[in-house]
Amino acid sequence: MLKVRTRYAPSPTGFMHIGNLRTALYEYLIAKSNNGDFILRIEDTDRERIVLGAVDVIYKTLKTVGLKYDEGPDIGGEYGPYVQSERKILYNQMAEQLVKEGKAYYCFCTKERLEKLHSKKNEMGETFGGYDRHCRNLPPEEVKKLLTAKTPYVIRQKVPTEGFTMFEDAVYGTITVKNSEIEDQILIKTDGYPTYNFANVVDDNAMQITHVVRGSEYLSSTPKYNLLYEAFGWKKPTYVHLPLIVGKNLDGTVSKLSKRHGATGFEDLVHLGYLPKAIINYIALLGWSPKDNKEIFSLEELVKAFSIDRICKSPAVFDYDKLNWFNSEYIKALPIKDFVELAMPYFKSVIKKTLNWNKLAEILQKRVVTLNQIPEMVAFFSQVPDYDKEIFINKKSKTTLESSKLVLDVAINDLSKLIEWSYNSIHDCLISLAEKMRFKNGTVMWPVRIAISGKSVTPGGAIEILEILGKAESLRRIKLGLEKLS
RNA sequence: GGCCCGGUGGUCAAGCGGUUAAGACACCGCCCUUUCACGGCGGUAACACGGGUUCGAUUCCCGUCCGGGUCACCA
Repeated sequence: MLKVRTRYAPSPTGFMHIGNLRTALYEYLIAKSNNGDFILRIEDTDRERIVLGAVDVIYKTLKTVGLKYDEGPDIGGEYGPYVQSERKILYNQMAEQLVKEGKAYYCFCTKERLEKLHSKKNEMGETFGGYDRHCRNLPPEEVKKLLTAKTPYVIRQKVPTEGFTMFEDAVYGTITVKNSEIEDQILIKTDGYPTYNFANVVDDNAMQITHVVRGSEYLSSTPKYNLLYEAFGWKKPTYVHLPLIVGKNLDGTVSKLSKRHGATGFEDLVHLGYLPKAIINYIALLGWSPKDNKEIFSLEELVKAFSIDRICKSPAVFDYDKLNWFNSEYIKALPIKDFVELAMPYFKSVIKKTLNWNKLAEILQKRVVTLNQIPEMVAFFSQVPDYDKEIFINKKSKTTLESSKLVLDVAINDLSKLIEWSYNSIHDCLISLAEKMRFKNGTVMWPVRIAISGKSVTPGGAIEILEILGKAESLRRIKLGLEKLS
């Protein structure tokens, strides 16, 4: 059997979009679950849209998510070069071959003429039928003349005007399109570069790609590809079209995920505090589901579980709630050492002094959803925020302004007598304080926590915060709280 | 508008002729608890509609409606 080979073929025109990443992921999974090869190819045939540094973003992203490719521009391989601009001659040769065989032709139509063609059709209320094939049957002498006069031209494929083209998609099944719907597509542009469609087919064939995996937005243009394979007499690949990832618009409708929907670039999500592994896990499940109900998957586990036949057809809405859940699960599963390392920059952005970072991380880890919410959660360790004394009142803990005042007063006294400042000693001190005053624990803990944090919601309870804050600072803050109540 | 594809709770989704129509996220409630959270338990909520086929349709076929994609010298 033929070795499975898939390719991720992005164009370096910007940042790594989450939809593209998902395509890359599935390509990787299809290859690896079949012991195949995963190839990276850069499609830079649109010279005007190239963005500097975009290729590095691609390398970097694939690396951080662990999609290791077997062949690619930076690591080479048997089928190189892996950058299309470096294969320019090949496309021209192939196109010329088609011209010689009478399957393609030179077209000298100007852009102006084509534009006029479009607008004219629209005015007449007709459906857009594409290029009118004006140059398809130019007399050979005419072509020669125009060529020697260096008239700019493109090369177009002669597409049959009758009949139909059908193909089998591994996800969507049999798809049939009338050839009359397909225009004579451009193979080589005026600047000598190939169009995406053409370069794609030539390279997929040359690189022996067995599975062409891409978003379902290409579904309707796939017949064009097949016409090319047929013109060359090449073996067609297996097509695997993926359901689109869509986003909710403000008006409630959905459309292809894009910048309109907020952060949808991989980098954006990382900046927002999402873990790459969580992102990968989440998007793996957007359009595919395992046989069992498992949800948490490492990349290795995905490779084991993945199969093309469980890819679904309907588009999936990108849901931050679910991503949040995955992210918090991944954060909780992190070894504390790793979490401290990840959280440190966020700690330091708001806390200038040194604290017991490990202890802080411990109480934080369970409740952080995205890393970028850490600063706001821990800022009070640096400085007590302005707070309203009303938050000392809590029904469930049975606290009032009066009880709080009482408790803080005694707490300062008892706590200041502590010689050892540890979780246990603080715990025992406050619990016995509650017993002594005949209060329930919450009635004591609540006001203490408010005084030392200035917040009604904090990571960790009173004891944990006291311990991290240290004795001196804790007492200072409780005194401040007491003043507020007096 | 033409063509292509899709349509199970708010979201991701299982299901592939007979099920009390899974599970997860979100939401709500209860419990635990020194707060929020975590954890545990429970709950609300879905087969777009109309025709067939069939003893029986969420599952198969057709139509309608709705949604999306695509119609470039962009990929």
